[in-house]
Amino acid sequence: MEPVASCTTKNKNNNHRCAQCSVRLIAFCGILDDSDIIQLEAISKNISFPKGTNIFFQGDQVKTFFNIKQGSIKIYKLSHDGRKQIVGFLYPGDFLGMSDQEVYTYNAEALEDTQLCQFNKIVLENFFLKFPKIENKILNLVNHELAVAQDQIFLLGKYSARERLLQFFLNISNQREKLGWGGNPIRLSMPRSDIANYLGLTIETVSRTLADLKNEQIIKMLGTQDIFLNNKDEIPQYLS
Amino acid sequence: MEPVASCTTKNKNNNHRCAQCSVRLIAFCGILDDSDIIQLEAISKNISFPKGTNIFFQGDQVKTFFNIKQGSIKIYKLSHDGRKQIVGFLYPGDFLGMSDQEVYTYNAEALEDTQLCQFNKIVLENFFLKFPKIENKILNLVNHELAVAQDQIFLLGKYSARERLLQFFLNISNQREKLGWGGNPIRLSMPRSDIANYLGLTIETVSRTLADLKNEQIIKMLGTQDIFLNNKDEIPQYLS
DNA sequence: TTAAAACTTTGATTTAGATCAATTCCTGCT
DNA sequence: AGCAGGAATTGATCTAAATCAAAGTTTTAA
Repeated sequence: MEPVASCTTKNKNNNHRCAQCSVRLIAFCGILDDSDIIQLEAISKNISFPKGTNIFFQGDQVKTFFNIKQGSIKIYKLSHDGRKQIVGFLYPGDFLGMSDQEVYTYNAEALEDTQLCQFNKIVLENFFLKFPKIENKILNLVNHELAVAQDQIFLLGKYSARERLLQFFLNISNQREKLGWGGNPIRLSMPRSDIANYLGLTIETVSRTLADLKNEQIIKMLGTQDIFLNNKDEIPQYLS
Repeated sequence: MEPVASCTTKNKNNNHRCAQCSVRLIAFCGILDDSDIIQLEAISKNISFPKGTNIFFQGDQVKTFFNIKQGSIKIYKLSHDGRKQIVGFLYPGDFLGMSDQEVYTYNAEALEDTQLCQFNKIVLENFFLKFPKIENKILNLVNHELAVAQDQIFLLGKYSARERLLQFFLNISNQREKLGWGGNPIRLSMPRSDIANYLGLTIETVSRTLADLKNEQIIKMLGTQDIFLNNKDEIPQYLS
């Protein structure tokens, strides 16, 4: 197993950063106690991606895994003829970069200035042998991603435009609560075009449906990015 | 960890059945060598489900995991108002029953008479501690399921009815080849209503689109269940 | 500060696939 | 063999969302 120098570099300005990390409770590293996490820190590295930059591309060799510390990311697939489909949005605490192949099966791009914790694939896989709990925790996370993807299949197969948007808002709200942030209002960190693409709709339909939801007092918009759910508890009824 | 008697029962009529099992090469158990697989055999049990029977329900406590040995299964979710969405079809070698929660997040039903290999959840999880390679192999399988789900999201978000059907046929063909069976013709083990539901279409659209594909000589139908892909290599072009 | 570019909204029209409605075709069963 | 009853096909019509089109609005950067 070849060591990869750049990825075993410790960030000298932030000793014990893992112990105090804001996403530790929800990310895979949360399974390690304070004494063990120092060893994980030694094989991890901080890295930033400005808004709009690509973290990796579909087809690239998988050499690195990431934990999201701050910001948000879209992952999307391209077909041969250039059609694009966003298959997920990822948030702090999410694990990024695993694949069932030797190459990444989707593109990853920062939606806002984003901070990641980076691991060399081989080094982290060797670490699994020492701390099998980590691999088990990652299996949990991947099972969760699969459940989220299956929910999205339901949404695309059976929900109307209005239901898709409301479900999307609930998902973001719940995601925020999981991170210990307020679940209302929510901030849309992606443009309308990404929302439309993710939900299998067009920009125009998203815009019109938002206008309807505003008229019916189901949501309030604060600018174009922030949405207040007027009665979050009643939204599941609209999803019937 | 409570032992569950029924699931530690060895099938007396089939000693060394694991060593000779037809799906061993692709299922998670394939990671074990002949001497170790005997131990897995000791905690596994054969079980059959006739066509149309439920293997488990959404919301049931997860007590059992399964390997599919023979047959095929549909997994589907129900919304509160009774809408149904098939989120996947599973085939021999697939691992069934893992969840990110304490309960199953979908229903599983046999599409034809189906043979499964059953494991008690707790017993198998303890087995992981002894053979961490198994957990790693299952992580691979779950990552593959996730990749398949993301492909389905692309299909539902971007493909036309015709493209959905052609992609579906290619998927079945490739699945069959993976099992060492012929990739052409293929057999549709599910009714039109399940195909339509899975692809986010109606029965009528599936039927009409099949008629078009027949007229254009892209496929030939042998009865209602068997389909010959006239030129499998050229089908990816229709997916553009 | 202003102009350009990018993003968002709103309106008019079109359309792929859904829905409604008959047949027709299997397949198992007596 | 005949005959139910589900499964599949085919036809007519409708509709939710797409597409085409034109303003507004916000952001960026000079």
